[in-house]
Amino acid sequence: MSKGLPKRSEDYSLWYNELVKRADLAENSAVRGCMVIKPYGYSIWEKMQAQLDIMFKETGHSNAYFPLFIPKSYLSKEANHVQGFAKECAVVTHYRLKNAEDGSGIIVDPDAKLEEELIVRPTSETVIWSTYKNWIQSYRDLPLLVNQWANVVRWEMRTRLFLRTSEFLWQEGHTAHATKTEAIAETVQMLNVYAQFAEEYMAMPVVKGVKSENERFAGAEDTYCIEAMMQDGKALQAGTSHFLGQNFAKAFDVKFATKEGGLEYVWGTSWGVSTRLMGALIMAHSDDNGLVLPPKLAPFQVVIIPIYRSETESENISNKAREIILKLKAKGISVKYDDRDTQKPGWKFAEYELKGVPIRIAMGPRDLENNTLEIARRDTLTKETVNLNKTVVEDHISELLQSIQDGIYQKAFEFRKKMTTEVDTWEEFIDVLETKGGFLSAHWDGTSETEEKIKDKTKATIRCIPLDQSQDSGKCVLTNQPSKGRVLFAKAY
RNA sequence: CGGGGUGUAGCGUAGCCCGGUAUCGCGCCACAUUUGGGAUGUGGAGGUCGUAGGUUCGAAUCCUGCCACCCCGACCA
Repeated sequence: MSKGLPKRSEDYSLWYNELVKRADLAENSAVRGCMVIKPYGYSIWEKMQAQLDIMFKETGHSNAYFPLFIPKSYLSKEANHVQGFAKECAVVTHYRLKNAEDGSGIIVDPDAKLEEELIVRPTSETVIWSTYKNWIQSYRDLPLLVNQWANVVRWEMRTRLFLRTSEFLWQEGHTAHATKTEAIAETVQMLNVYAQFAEEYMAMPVVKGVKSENERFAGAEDTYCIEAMMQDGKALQAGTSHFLGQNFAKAFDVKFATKEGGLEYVWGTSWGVSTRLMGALIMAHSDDNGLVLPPKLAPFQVVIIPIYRSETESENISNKAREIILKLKAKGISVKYDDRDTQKPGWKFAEYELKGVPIRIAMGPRDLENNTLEIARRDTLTKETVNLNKTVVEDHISELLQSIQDGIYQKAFEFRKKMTTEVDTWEEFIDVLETKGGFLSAHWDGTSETEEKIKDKTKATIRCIPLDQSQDSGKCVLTNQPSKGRVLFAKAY
């Protein structure tokens, strides 16, 4: 087995899968379609969670927790909703096992059949709205702004680490409002929170937009989304925010007494991001040497690797390293000091590159002698020797981290720009899609039929109608019918 | 669920056509020399050959059933 990673340009899928495994992020579980998130990968997810949670609280939301199981009758109350999820539900039908009479092992006890089956939640709108019915009576109870961190199950046919697994971790916000305007404002606000998180923390540029009817969430009036561009030219839906209208309020009979003494259905939203963001993070920045993490989400931002021959040398370097670690920590920089003598320096260099640690500091006898450090940055793979007599190390590292955060965003931004093409004819559409990929900005006549035809012919779908869509009129790229503006097409994950 | 493929050590594999108790690499363990970009040498441990049955003196190899996984479709955050 070769030590290097497969080349990204040769086999993108293989590269991705190997990277996820080798960087200790996750692996396929023996359980069908499910994923084991390993400690290092999970610590990145925890960083994401922590930051998102702060942003949710800042926008007035509180966390709560609702049941894993949904009675079948709940799920079927909103017609579109059940239709959208029916084909991918795990269902609990029994509540007991017993020993087989022929001694062949444990079997499901046929006498323990549930009267009403329970669905393992594919999303929680239905359980939550059935609860909201009891929580909301008056306009004084509104708005209700709740988020839940949970796992959900969608029985997908084909799975892919982080991007599509049968079970995944996510957060789902579910809010209820007195007016349509307020609910739409909430939907847009949370879309902006997601976009800000993606760009500022994940260093991943996203397009904010609205889904076409075909791609809309089952049960929503409107689905807003953020779409990101991966390094193979495919699009990834990174987060969604839904304006639910009064659909769930009507399905679950959630009404409130207005100030004026009337009785009205409440307006709802729901919004979510999942461990899929991990996949996005990996695919947005990584290279042939492994993961590249934005400093703001790296489990540790700096790793220090001592290089020594003797015990004495090791001690001297450790002493010096401790000073530097204290200085860095005082600046709020997270550091790992790896003085394991079970692995050699070269091995560690490669290992931390694979794991995407933004900055590596090497300290050896030579550095001790000259009062220097070797500092390597992961994103550019460049090394420099800094003299501690001339440089304030904590300031330097701090600036470097910011520069890495900005640098990888900029790189991803340039890439997306390069991979976004305006096309005006069907020939161009096909050609660009086949040879280049990426986002195709094209006119569309606004009908589901046309979108469906394009999907059948090319596998490309409308990723979104950008919020900043220019209102220039034109002709649909397929049908030549009039169009109100360009939308983004792409092949998607 | 349709079409194709694969199951051999922790991982990746050779052997199968043509039957004789399993090959190589990585990893693991021990010792020595090494340590500024995934060290080298020597020795060592590790196997119900997916599973059940059949053919045979003898099966990883031939035959049959079953199971699992992967790839391509349909489905999808």
